[in-house]
Amino acid sequence: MREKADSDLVRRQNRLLLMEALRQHGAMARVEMGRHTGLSPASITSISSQLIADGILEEDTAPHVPSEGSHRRGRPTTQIDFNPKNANVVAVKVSIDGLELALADGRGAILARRTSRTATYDADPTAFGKLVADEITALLAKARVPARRVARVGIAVQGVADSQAGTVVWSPAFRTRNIAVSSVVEERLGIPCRVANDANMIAEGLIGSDRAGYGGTAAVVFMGYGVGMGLIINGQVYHGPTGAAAEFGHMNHLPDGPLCRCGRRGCVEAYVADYSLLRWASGNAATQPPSFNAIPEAHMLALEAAAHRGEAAAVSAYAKAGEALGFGLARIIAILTPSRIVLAGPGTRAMALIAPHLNRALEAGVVDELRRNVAIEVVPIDTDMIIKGTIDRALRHVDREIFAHGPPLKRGRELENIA
Amino acid sequence: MREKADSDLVRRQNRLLLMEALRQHGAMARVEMGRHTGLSPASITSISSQLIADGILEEDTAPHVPSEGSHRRGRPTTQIDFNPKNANVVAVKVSIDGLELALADGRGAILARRTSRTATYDADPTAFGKLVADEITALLAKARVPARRVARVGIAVQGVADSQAGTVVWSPAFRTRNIAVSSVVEERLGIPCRVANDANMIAEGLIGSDRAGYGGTAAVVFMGYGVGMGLIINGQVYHGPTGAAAEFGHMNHLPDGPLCRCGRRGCVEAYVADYSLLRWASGNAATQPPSFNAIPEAHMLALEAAAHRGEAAAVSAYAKAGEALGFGLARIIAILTPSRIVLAGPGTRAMALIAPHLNRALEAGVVDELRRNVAIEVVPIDTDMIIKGTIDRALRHVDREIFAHGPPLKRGRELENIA
DNA sequence: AACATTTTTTTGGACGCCGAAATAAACAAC
DNA sequence: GTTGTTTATTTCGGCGTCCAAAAAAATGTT
Repeated sequence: MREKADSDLVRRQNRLLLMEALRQHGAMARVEMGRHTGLSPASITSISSQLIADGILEEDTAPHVPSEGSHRRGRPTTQIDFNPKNANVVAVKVSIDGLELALADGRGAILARRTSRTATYDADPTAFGKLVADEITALLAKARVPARRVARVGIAVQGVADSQAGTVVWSPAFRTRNIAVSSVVEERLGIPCRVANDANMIAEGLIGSDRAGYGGTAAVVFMGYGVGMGLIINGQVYHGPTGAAAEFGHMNHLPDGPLCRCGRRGCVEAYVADYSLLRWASGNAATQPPSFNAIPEAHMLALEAAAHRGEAAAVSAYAKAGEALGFGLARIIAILTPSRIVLAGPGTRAMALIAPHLNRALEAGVVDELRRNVAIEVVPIDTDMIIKGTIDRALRHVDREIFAHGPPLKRGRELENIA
Repeated sequence: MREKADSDLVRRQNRLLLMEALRQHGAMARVEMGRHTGLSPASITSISSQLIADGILEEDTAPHVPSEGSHRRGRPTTQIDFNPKNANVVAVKVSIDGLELALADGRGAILARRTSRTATYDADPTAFGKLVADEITALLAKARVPARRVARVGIAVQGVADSQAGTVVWSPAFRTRNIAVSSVVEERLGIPCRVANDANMIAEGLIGSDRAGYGGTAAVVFMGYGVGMGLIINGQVYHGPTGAAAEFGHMNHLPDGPLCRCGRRGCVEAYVADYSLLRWASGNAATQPPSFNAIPEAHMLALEAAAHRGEAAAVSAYAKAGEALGFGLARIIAILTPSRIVLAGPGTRAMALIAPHLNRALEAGVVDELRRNVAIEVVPIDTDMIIKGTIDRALRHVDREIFAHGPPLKRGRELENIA
């Protein structure tokens, strides 16, 4: 209801619809496209042949493999999928102890990876953009893909990212604030680049893999070294005015609570993140500053074991985390009444220790009627979900841009004469 | 990107666009419609003449009034506006001490009003739907408008409304929970009926009157007898999966805080609402149950005066309210990063007393970077805003429904022969 | 080899929008 | 008053998109 509708909008919308179906369900025949999009077979033929002519899609040339239940009569289907060579994308995940990169083709298949260990926290912030650009260059060199074949770079980072400005506003991975990234990468490589919050990318990945399951309003909480949240509102990841939304980890739980890495006191993260759990267990959390170092998984496993053995300090750390998480979620529920809350990340390993306190806090924190309509569940998430989500989002962006300025483009007039 | 696009969608969307412009800016000439919608003059002529033929719009027949700056040459414009007789709507506002009703015509002009004083809190909840239906009947009788001319009833209520189910899930105006309303009204009057939260209706009204100002993401907080919030996300009032969203008043501030009317402890309302301020001032807030009675304005004025005189209990009540409000807003900012937060309602009279504590809490509660991007302002709001917003929303619903099932409808073929 | 079945393409038509030209309804100037 | 000038609105022809129906294609079945 925002935009004026004309034949151009119809064109764009239906093409996107078709490509969206393809992203969602993978290669499919024209008939299936019809089922997914509601378009008539005639239109599907017309649209798909145009997209194939544009090099965006391609027909599966593989000789029809008679799979399992293929005892069907009639003309066999021809599968159609994205042309993998049409557009590549690069995803970069920034963590406290290094960068993780992946190059994907137009279908989202990962072609090459690269990891670099660099302590980002104390490094020169002005050099960070250059570092990312150099790492991408190295990745592309390794995969023998020229930069001009890459349509987009997506960068996922913990903390507050301003995707409009292309900066990392604040992140526990850096001492400094407002670090420019997008502009540097764009200048050096000539590839459009986007910075986003890592938890949002997980949400993006979940939507990408199961649109029906995350169709309405849902919150995805990622617990681990930090606490992140991706918010799905009406089936779309909510990015807020500047792209810096859903900072659940830095939502206050208690005024004058323990110090958080963001510099405030009493944030949810200051109770629930790995470093916070260790800090509680070590005793003097109220005054002790937060740690900015990477925490080996072994430390967390040891803490969990201690809690399971019943050691008071460890047990109480998880109790505090459960309470903070519960009240935090209660507040989210009061405001947004999501129909689903998904807990994920390494922090959920200790769910058995956390759950009772979480539930008690939820009961105390929000009216029954609202609480009863939300399903809270723990979902095991592939560590790679951030990379996958970033790739997914980048590809969908590329899809959208194809038709962004799309005038009817009178290509292929000559072809009509052939017929 | 959800719906398949075809000529029918184009038709619907452009007609809605035109009607939306008309709702927004009032009567206007065809040229202006073109400017607002981006449609060509030719299309505007075609669309508007069809809507006029359908009785949805009408040309202003008034002889062109040469207003102030009308020293323009050229053919004068003909104003077009909604046909006021096309659809009437009824708005009902439920408060603790009675009902307020208004009947509006298709342009949103109020034709008749009615107020009824009934203590709803202890009344028979099963009779409430009937009461509303009877009051509407009386209102219509007074205005001599038959029920079949009313296209929709909107009911605004404090507390949690489930607009899907058409029930008042929980409201401080009632002792009982889950009171069916819509179904009763629909059965008795045969008019589609919708229950909604009152603060959401204020937000709806604000959007209706200034779409540009509330275009992005904003939160509207209504402070008074209770504390409500309307959330505007991407220019639209967020209603959540069931229509029960943005219960800011019942978002927890502090675990184990004072008792709230919702039965929990430590809700924002239990610090900020009128009854809470009085309770703090009276001393033993921690244990004292909340009051469910209507509070005369004089009481609040007296409390404000006491605080301005520097009486410790009163001053501290406003300090507590400011802190709760500040941390509450800080949490909202962390999650949604709205670009605008609007405070409204009688509670804002005491803003001078509240503001310092609110600001201190905001600073303590959320990272600077996020806080700096939000404008917090006090906006004086007409007491009638709830009624107006409810009317507005009802009319927009009606607008949308006109084209909901709209097949091309081949009306007026014969007219072509005349030309 | 003829028929059945399913997918895909072709063909002709409908609908909605647009640009350009025509028409309408004022005001302005002589 | 008559002739322009200006602005608003309508008319007309054309374009692009989709769709339904019919045709063609490609395979299985009898």
